[in-house]
Parts: sequence; C-alpha cells; structure tokens
Amino acid sequence: MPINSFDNYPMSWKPDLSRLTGPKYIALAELLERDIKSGKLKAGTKLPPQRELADFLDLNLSTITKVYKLCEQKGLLSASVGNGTYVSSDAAANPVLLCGKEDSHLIEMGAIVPFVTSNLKVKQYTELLMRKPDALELFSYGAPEGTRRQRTAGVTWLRKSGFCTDTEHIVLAAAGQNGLMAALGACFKSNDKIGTEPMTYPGVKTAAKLFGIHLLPVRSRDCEMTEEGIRYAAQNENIKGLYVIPDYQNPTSHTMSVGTRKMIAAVAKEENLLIIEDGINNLLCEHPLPPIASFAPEQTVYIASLSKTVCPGLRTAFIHVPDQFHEKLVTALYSMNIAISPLLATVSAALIEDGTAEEILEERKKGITERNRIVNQILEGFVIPCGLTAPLRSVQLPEYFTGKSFEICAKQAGVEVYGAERFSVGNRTPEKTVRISVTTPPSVEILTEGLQRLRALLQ
Amino acid sequence: MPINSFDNYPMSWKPDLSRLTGPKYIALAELLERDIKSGKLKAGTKLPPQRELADFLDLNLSTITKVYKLCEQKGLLSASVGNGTYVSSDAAANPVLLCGKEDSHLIEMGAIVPFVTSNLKVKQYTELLMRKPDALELFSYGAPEGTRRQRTAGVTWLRKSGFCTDTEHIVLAAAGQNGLMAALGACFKSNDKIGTEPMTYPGVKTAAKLFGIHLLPVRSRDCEMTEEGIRYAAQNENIKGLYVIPDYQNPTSHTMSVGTRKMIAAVAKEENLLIIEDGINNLLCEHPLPPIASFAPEQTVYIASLSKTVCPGLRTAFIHVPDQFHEKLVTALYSMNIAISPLLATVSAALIEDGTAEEILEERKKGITERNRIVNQILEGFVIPCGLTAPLRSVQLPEYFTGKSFEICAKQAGVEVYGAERFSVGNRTPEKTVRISVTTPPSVEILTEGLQRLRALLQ
DNA sequence: AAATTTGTCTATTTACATTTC
DNA sequence: GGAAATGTAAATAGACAAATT
Repeated sequence: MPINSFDNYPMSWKPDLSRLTGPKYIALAELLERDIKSGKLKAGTKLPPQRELADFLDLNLSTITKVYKLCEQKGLLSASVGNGTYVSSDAAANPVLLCGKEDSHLIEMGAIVPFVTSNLKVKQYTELLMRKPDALELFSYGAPEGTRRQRTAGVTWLRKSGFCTDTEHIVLAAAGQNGLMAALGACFKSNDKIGTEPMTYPGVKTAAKLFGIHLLPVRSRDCEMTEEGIRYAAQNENIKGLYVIPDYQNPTSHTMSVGTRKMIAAVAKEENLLIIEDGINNLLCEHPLPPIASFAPEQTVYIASLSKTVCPGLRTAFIHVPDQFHEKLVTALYSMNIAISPLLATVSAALIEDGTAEEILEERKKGITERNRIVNQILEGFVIPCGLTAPLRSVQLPEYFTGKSFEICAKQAGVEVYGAERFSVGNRTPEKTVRISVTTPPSVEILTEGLQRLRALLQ
Repeated sequence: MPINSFDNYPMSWKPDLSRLTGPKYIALAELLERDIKSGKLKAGTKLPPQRELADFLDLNLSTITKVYKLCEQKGLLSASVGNGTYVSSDAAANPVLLCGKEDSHLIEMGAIVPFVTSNLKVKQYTELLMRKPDALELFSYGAPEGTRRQRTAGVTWLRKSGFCTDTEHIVLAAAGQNGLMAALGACFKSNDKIGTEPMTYPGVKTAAKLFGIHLLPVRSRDCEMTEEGIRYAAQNENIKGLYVIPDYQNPTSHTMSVGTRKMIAAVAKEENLLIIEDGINNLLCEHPLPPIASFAPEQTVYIASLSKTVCPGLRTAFIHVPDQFHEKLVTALYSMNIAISPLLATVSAALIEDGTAEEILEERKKGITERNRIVNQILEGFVIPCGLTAPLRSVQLPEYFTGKSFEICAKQAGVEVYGAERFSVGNRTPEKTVRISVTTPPSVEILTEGLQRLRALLQ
C-alpha cells in the first residue's frame, strides 16, 4: 500500500481537505457531489479505493466509506466489492419527461400515445352516464380504492388476461403510473433495492428515486431475466423485489415466455421477493400470456392500466394486491389521491361491464397491426421483430451511432425518438438502439413519413 | 449511575438480549418494535435512558442510541435531550381513511364532503365541452403540469386570493392532496423534519410518512404558530420547512391573522424554511386574507385546491411553486400521475375563465353560511366560534370526554365525527375536541338531526 | 486455488449540546 | 447558575465477505 508519494499513483480524485469546514464526511460528500455535477469527475470514472483515499487524507477508512455511501444514495456513484467505486453514468442525465406536443413540425414517435380515434366510444359513454339521475355524484368524492362495482369490473378485466382474482384483492388507481408509485411507496422503504430488466420504463426510475428506492439491473439473456441473475441479486445485492414488464417490454418490445414467467414466480417465492408486474401491454398481445401474478398471486402486485388498451384519458388502472400489502397500498393511494375521479372510474367500469372496452381494445389492436406492417416494411432489417400488436418498437442502430446521437440526428430530421440511454438502469453501457412509438403519429401517412425519414438516416 | 441491582430502579423496558440473534442493534430495535406494537409498552411510556439500558445490557451507549434511532425513524418513539425517550402516542393508531358512505344509517359528519347540488353547473359544463370538435383529445394524455391555458386559469384563480403569480410558477395537480404529496416528495428528503400546527390535516401525516418525513408540532398560542416556536424548531430541531393551513385550519377552523402570516413569511426567509401553504379553504372565507405565499413567494409552495371551493370531482389544484423547486415538483407530479385528466383540467380552466367557478363558490358560501347558523344555534356554548363560511367546526367537549370517547359515543348515536386524536402531531396529549363537518350531510334536515344528537350527548 | 483488493457492517470511543433540576 | 441527566454526532477500530487477479 502506498504510504507516501501519492503523486506517482494517479488518483482520480484528490480533494483538498484543508479548506473544508464542518464534519469531514459531510463536507467531503458535498465536494464529491459538486465535482461530479460540475463534470470535473466524469461518468464512469473509477474513484480511488476507500483505503487509498483514507490514507491520502489521513482519515479513517470508515469515514471514506460514509462519504461514498452518501453519494451512492444520491445516485451519484455505484460501488461493488473487489471492483471499486465508479461515477454513475446517468448522474447528470435529466429524468426526461415524455409527452410532448409543443412543436408541430416534429413527428412525435418518442412518447407513446394511443391514437385518439378510439376515444370516441369513451366520449359517447361519458355523455350517456352524465344524463343519469345520480350524475351529480360523479363530481363528488369516490372511494380511494374504488367502489365494489368498479373493483368487480377490474376482476372481469383481469380475467381476460387469464388471471383470476377477486374484488377483495383489487384496488383502483389513477392510471398505471399512479398505481406503480403507490406500490413502490407501500411495499418498499427508502434505500431498498429492486431488480429490473437492464433497460426499463423510465417512469419507474423517477418514481423509485422519489422514494429513495434503488433500481439495479438483473442479469438477463435474450431480454429475459435469468434465474441466476435474480438469485444473485437477491442473495448478494439484497434486492427486496422485482419490477417487470412481461408483455411488449419497454423499450425492447420483447414478450416474456411462459417458462420464464413461471421461473420468476417460483424464484420470487423462494427468495421472498415482491414482484411488481406492469401489465400495461398484456391485453394488447395477439394471444395474451398469463401474467406472472397468476403463478404467484400472493407475491405479486399486478398493475393493469387502461391507458394503452382502452383510453389514456380515463386515468384508470386496476391493481391486484396480495393481502399482506392491501392496507398499505390503499393508504398509499389515499396519500396520493384522497380519491379518484368517480366520473372516470364509473365510465371505466361501465365500459368493461357491457363489453365496449373489449371492442375498443380490438379496434386498437387492429389499428396497431396495420401500422406495424408499415413499420416492418420500411424499417426492414433494422427494427427488431415482435408481435404485430406492439405499440412500441426497438430499432437496432449501426455501429457508429449511439442511441443518443441517433436521437439528435432524428430530431434534426424532424422525428422525435428516444435512445436506449433513457431506459438504461445502473451503470451499464446502453445498447445501440432507439425506441419508436407505433401509435403516436396522428395518421398512417404521418407515421409513414416519420419512418421514411428514420430509414434515410440508417442508410 | 446504578451499576448493579437494576431491579431496585424499575426500568420500563428490560429486553432479554440472550435470545436475540443477528446484529444486536437490529435485533433490539425489532424487539422494541414488537413490544410497542403488541401493547406491552404503552403510548407515553418513558423508556430507560440510553446509558442505563446500555449498562443493563452491557452494551455500548451508541448501540442503544442506534436502537432508539431506528425506532424513532419508524415513528414509534420520540426523544428529546434532557427529557428522555417516550413511546409515541399515535404509534398504534391506524392512519384512518376518511370518506365513508357505506353505512346509510350513520349521519356522516366526519369526512368533509361538499354538497353535491353545486356540482350541477360543473356537470353541464362538462357536457358542453364534450360537444366541441376536439373533444376526443380530452380523453388523451395531457401535460403533467397543465397546459398554458390551464395554468393561466390558475393565475386568475389565485389572484382572487390576493396572490399575484404567473404561469411560469403555476403547475396543476390532481387535486390538493396530490399536490401536497408531490410537494413533500420534491422539496424534502427522507428523515427531514417539517413543522406543523399541533393538530393538523391527517392527509399530511400519511403523505409525510410515505416519504419518511417527520412532522413535529410547532409551539403555538391561540391556534397560531409563535415566532419563538418556529425559531426554536428551526434552530434546535432542524426542521426544513413548515406546513400550514391559514384559513379555517383543519381541525380547529381558526383563521390566521395577517400579522402572523407576515411573521411566518419573514421567519421562514431568515431561517431558510420552505413553507407549504395549504390554501384549501382560503376562498371560502368571507373576506379572504392574503396567503403567506404573497409575502414570501420565493419561499412558499401554495396549494389551491378546487375541491372544497368549486367541486371535488374535478380533482384539480393549482400550485404556485418557487423557481428553485419548479423542475423537481413537475418531476414529482410526473412520477405520480404521468399526466392529469385533460377533460377535468379543461373543465376546471373553463369554469374559471368565464366566471362560473366564482358563481359556484358564492353559492357554496351561501349554503355553508346557512348551515353554520344552524350549527351555532344548536351547539351554542360548545362549538368554537369562527367565520360563517367554515366547512368544518371544532366542538369543545366536557372534561370527562376525550375526543376518541366522544367519537365512539357519537357513533352509537348514529353520527360520525372525528376526535382530536386523529389530528394531533407528535406526542402531545390531544385536546378534548371533535371536528364536525358542516357540509357533508346531504340536507339541512339531516344536518340538524345530526347536530341535535350530538347536542344531546353534550348536555 | 490462494492471495489480494475492495467494499460493508457492527460496535466502540470520544466529544458535544441541550434540557432539567 | 451550575451540575446532572440525557440524547446526538463524528470518527474510529476491527472483523467480514465478495470479487478480482
């Protein structure tokens, strides 16, 4: 171990302790944070080992441990035993918001917005309901977890996925993200870790960050978590749960095999992990596979949003929740919403009861299929194959692009797409792909135009 | 310091270390948690001083410090220097949910629900909007923080309170609680402390708990925080902010003087505290006083919900946010909602634009005034005086009642009310009061009936 | 396969600050 | 107003465990 002449062993970070005031571990952590945020320490930089820095500063090892720990909890660093401590890759990245419609020149294929034509039936239904005698109640407060009738509709809806549950295990949320946030808050605590696919839905990243929950990628093969990966993360990284999107995964558009679903259910039971299963696209699949929740209902919070399948404006999701988390989840939803809109919840339930929701779903699937045929044709050889009802697709880029650089080029060409970087979890170098939305362009013509512009960039 | 014969100095808690496995501080904390939750250690019990327990168990002082700290962070204990460590009063209390309509025999005067008759105009307006050509967009996604037009409506609405802000500082939330939760998540972090009135809105308690934020009561006089109280909490308890309800405070129904508003604004600036001001009832006041936000706009997140003033079913609140927290708040809202319902947000904005919202407000105020006259008459001598447009009232109980015992008696008599215990923050013995809702009973007749039943219990 | 590197965890020492009496 | 009681915080020590070489 080098005792002196540190200059010969270049350390990536040499803080000047003499100028710092207050407790050393706090002052050092703040300095480290500044140096990372200012760009003085770049993403991926390996920091000096704790012992080395402790020696250099003539402090105790544990003091440095605390400094690194503090910054790690802020998401600035990530450390692993034997390997060292590194500046996180997404430390500076902004937690980008989706949904943009400001710039009318731009063809929006970043955010995933279902086409509005299918909203007609929802609108008509809403008008119908408002003519009923008790319509004024629709503008009052509703139950935070939904009425029995609404929950019954949820049971009906989930049965279409091949998942049988009951009204005692269903709660309503103000759409999928609302339910996801509530589930995270109810089932985990600050500094807990959750395993996710190596690239995942950005909404779970921002939500987890708010609660101080850490996401870490589970080793995967062919876009599916491996058993070893989950066990490793459970035993060595101490994850408390998993977040998975089995159907048309975001952003890979991969649909998980039944075998893997069963495996995840079984391993979660053994390792005592709580699964948060985002069934956002399940019913969009041509032949929906059974959710993981159906193999481990006591171990899984299943979120079935209506946004992509029926209508985003309904702001409705049905959530299956195991007994042990039921009360906590309802409390979390109460803390976030007090109550959901009775109007929207009632419309959602009514649409399901009389089969209109299913009609809308089929209509959407048909529309998406038509669009995916065009996508497959124009981006042949680049777009990653998947079912024809996928609302999003993943495009493989040539070597010389990164997701981000292609994103910028596409924007120059008047098309908004999202590079893989936005979806990556943890430190890994993201793949050279971009995600495109199939449903967002308002017409098939605009979709075609957008695809052609992208094709031109790809050669 | 007693070295042996501990039996002579009765310690309230004598854990048996020998049976515990794993790290001692964790095992002890879990044991303590069990003993509190099982009722073995009752609320208010003084625990042994850290040194004494350390001696008894032959452990280091700091180990016990950690045990107590862990439990304190779970809200089970509260400690103060020189005084000791006590089991929290609300440790066992369930974070009760409001809004109940299940039991039709019960006259609901617990939850505060605006009367539904005023929802008529909102309903009509909604129907009108849905006949417009671009109505299908109302069922798509909206901007998470609201469109410019919606935010402009918010500016107009806040101006009625005497608070001038601009669209750059306004964001929309899915009602007040949604905004409150977002503000807590955006502006504070786990284990931060926030000062509140000694009794406050329970929704802030559940929301803060989800984020691991601790509430503590600020010393008050005549229902208003004192300057010394705030400074003390800032300097000695290290609070990072304040949560206040200046108008018809929940549950006291007290309206804060302008002098105190200015004082809070000034002290918050000096002590660098962020104020979260809940303007839920501001516009209900006969002559709305200027919000604290108007005296410290850079220091205050102001939440103006439409639920109590216009219509709860709109699920809309306008939030004024200082620059420094703008991006964080929008991200928090995005994490909770992705987007708010464009339908409801558009209706809210339109109602404000053409003055209908104001009409509804005046109508509500008139209705509440009529009801409060009845309240004042029937509960004369018991109900605490306040303005006639208060949607909630506080009732002083005779000596021999506690809030909770009266709550139970009232329920026996067929009236739901909420005792002071539900609102109390921290350890203090709650006052002997209950809160009653003025607006919830569906008719004046039912209100009268409910009040008479309560009157009979009071003698 | 063993040695080394490296981060993690628990418990301790010491000093300090506030409140009570 | 000073001593005692009491909780808080920072820095340290030592043992441990995982990953690398």
